[in-house]
Amino acid sequence: MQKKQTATIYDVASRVGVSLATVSRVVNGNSNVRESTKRKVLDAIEELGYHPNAVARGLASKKTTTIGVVMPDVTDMYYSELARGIDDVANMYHYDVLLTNTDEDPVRETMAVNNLASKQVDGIIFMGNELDREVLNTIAAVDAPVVLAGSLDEEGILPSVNIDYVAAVKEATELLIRNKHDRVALVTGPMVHAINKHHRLVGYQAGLEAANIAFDDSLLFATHQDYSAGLQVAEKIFAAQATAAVVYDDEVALGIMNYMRDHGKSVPEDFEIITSNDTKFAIVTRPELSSIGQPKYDIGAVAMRMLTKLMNNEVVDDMQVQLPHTFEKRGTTINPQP
Amino acid sequence: MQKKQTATIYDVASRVGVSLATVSRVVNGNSNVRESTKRKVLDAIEELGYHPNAVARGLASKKTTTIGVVMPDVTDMYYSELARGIDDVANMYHYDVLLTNTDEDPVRETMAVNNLASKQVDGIIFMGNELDREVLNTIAAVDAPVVLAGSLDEEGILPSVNIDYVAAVKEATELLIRNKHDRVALVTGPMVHAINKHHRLVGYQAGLEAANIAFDDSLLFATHQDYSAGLQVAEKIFAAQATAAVVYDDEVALGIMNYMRDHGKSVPEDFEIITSNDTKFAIVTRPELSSIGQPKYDIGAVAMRMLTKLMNNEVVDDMQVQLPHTFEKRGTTINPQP
DNA sequence: ACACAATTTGCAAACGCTTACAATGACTAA
DNA sequence: TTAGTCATTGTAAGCGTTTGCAAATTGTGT
Repeated sequence: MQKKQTATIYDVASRVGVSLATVSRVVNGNSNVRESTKRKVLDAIEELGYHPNAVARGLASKKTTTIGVVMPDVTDMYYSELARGIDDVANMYHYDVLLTNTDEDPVRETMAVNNLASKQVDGIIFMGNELDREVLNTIAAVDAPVVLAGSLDEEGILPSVNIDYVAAVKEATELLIRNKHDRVALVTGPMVHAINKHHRLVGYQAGLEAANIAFDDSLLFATHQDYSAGLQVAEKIFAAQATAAVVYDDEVALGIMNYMRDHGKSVPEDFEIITSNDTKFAIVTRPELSSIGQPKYDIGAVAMRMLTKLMNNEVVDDMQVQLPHTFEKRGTTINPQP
Repeated sequence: MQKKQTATIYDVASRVGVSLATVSRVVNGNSNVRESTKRKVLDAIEELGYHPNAVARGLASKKTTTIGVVMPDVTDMYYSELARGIDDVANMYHYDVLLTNTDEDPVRETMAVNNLASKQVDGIIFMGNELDREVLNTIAAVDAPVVLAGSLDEEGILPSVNIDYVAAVKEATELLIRNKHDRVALVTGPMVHAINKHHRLVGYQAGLEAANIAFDDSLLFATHQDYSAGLQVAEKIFAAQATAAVVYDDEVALGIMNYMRDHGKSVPEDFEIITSNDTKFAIVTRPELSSIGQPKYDIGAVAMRMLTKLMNNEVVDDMQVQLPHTFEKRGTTINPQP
């Protein structure tokens, strides 16, 4: 076919009559090269259609200008919006992104990180609800900076970017309580995940406590992170006679809402819902979902920006960043009582 | 920090007392190495925690086991589901995926392809509605196979995987007509895109023609690909007195549905909708969206599989694959009249 | 015109691995 | 025993860049 043997740096060097080093210098915008030679080299590059071979570059310089992104699933709106933020600032700094889906499987997460390491990525952004000990060890063993985006490690030592989940869930819980609910359900993922146990649950309990409502663990629900899981858990929530719920995932929230409506409850009159991710899902339904507002794109973007600093050995003052969250009042909550 | 100098192939070679070549052979599962030496090498690898450096490997072998994926936006459900299919089979064949978002900007698409080329990817999967001439040239100039997924080039020469858009749209149109609509709108993207002009529109007109309904271009609408665009175009559709619509994107369809309902039309009684992508968006609303069913995951998977063959110089009998589509009858269409 | 300091260049050694090709050794058949 | 085969292993030449260091060139002040 079109098998074109791409020109090498050597070709342009001999074309111009200079050494490899000189060409390399102008290609890298490097220091001092006489203006006239630079121009000649540039011309030759143009004529030969020379494109530096990034692999060779990587070998020689030990920098690949590539970062790895490890995520549960591109198909999950929450994560894909983070990924978009990551990708945009990655491009801004001229990094490429190596993407891996793990479905939150620790084995695959470990493999992914190791794989990225052998590909010599300059840095890694990791997303996922749980940070398995082995995954943590693997990350620690990697010779490249890693930052967590929308994710937390139990000890809170890894660089990370999140919102204040405790505060956000507390506020949501309080809002619902203020609306006269005394049976507010909390729907999250498995309690083995730090983010659920140490953040969402804590926030929920804090909200309860502030209102002097006793914690009742029959109002605690753990689900998968998808629509049908929402449909399923809704039945239990219904049975538990909860009249409102704080939900950790939009698809799950939608499942719950639809179930309730299919079973004669109207939302928000009979059942109020506050979801947490504020993805596109939240605004395409009627009623629209009231949600904790997360700056998802920014979480990804800030995480990536942080990574660039780390890769550059710049000082990063705050290694555990918390971005501000909001509350998006929409149709699944009634107006707060004054 | 933990700056660990990773062991090289040389280290394990000298540890075992064999040559680089031998180690390389066992690492690559290569041909003939005596069982006993293989074992010794494997042990040494284990002890030293040796991981082959993929960059060096790439330089030496001219194969990076990395492919590039160029797509409009990870955040778009349709494309992210394709991406998932791609990623899964890529992993199956031990390829990594370099992901790039282009927002369908030809300039960025061109840059992306060139960039991937200089990173020496072994192949590229390209997604996007339009294939700008320059992008096409760039693709042709790349020394690596490229396959289109869920996308078409005007000439239909590039390897690609799609469904039969003409047939799918025709069927949808016919179904609506059969339901007594004589003013069926077609909502697509810009007509400058081949997929709209040469496929969706053609299918739509074929459907009309089969029912002897004259084509009326005031029933043709071009929009952006997002929810608010749907809300906006809905107003015009309403004004045009259409009573049904075939829509190319789920978010747009949702916008249209919500607008109609907000303006006193009930769906599907007063206005029927058939969308085209059958993403998660289609099933989380009430009513659920009737949709052309596309095997999105499979489109990605098949495209990737095809790419592996191309990268391997295997023969590919069918370079323009059309996967079967279905019709998912849900809540935005009434039961077809017998 | 001369010594000395910049400023530009070139040399050549990595970077870590793959892979022809050559070499060695062991084994087989005659 | 001897040549001929295989199976196994080693040698060394790349792959296309970057980069520390040395060499060459140019400029400056006197």
